[in-house]
Amino acid sequence: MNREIGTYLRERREARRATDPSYSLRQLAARIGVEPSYLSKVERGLETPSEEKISRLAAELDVDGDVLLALAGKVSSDLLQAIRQRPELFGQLIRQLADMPEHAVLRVVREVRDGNW
Amino acid sequence: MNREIGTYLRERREARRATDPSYSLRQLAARIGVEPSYLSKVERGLETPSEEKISRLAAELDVDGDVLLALAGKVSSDLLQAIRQRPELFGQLIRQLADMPEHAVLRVVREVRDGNW
DNA sequence: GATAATGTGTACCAAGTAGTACACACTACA
DNA sequence: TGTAGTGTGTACTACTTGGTACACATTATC
Repeated sequence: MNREIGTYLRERREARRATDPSYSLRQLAARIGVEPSYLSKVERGLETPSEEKISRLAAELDVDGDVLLALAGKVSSDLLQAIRQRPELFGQLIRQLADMPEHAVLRVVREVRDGNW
Repeated sequence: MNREIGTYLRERREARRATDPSYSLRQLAARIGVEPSYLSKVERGLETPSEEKISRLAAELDVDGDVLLALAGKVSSDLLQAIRQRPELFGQLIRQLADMPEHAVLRVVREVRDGNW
């Protein structure tokens, strides 16, 4: 399973490798703390790594952690914790925003960031 | 594990039972589709039910599904799916709101619900 | 042309999840 | 007083998750 994160990881790694030879599968595997054969399977979509390994991969490949987690079908545990703290509030909010167009969601994010709430 | 959802479920069930004898542990277990011994363990915090069983319990006991899931340390799978659709957007938004006071979050929820976004 | 480094195939595994199945003891009540 | 219903203890299990360990064949390097 998880074709998506696999091919994406491989692309990013190969891109890095073009300028930095330390981005071989084996060396990257060593840096994030897994066996080479395991990372190989991950890149071919045969395994899905844990949140911890995904975060390390994101840092190493310089991509957004939430995006990489999403490609693996997961959601960051700190987001989950935040939601569990106020279940009905976040439940409502997310369900409302889920059906809204991209620009609307973006606007909410900005208003919350900039505004004096 | 999961003391919280257990005692909460038992309280709700006993409350219902006061007026409706069909809310015995055994009969409720039968309605939601689990073995009585299993529901017994759930109510005593020795097991954590799946999302599906939790939803059925919520419907049967007339409580909010997201709240019950939160007590079990879980988050509804449709919320997860919505987040995975726009990982960085929802990531930002939730992390921002997580550190804000209750009334601020509530205001955002209302504005989104009522407003013309 | 040996040596090193690379990606992959196969086999295996420990812990966690979400339960079932059944016997047991207690209470209710007709 | 028997029988129906209630909650619980014990044992077991199939499936999933997140990997390790090691051998192997291929490619690059010196």
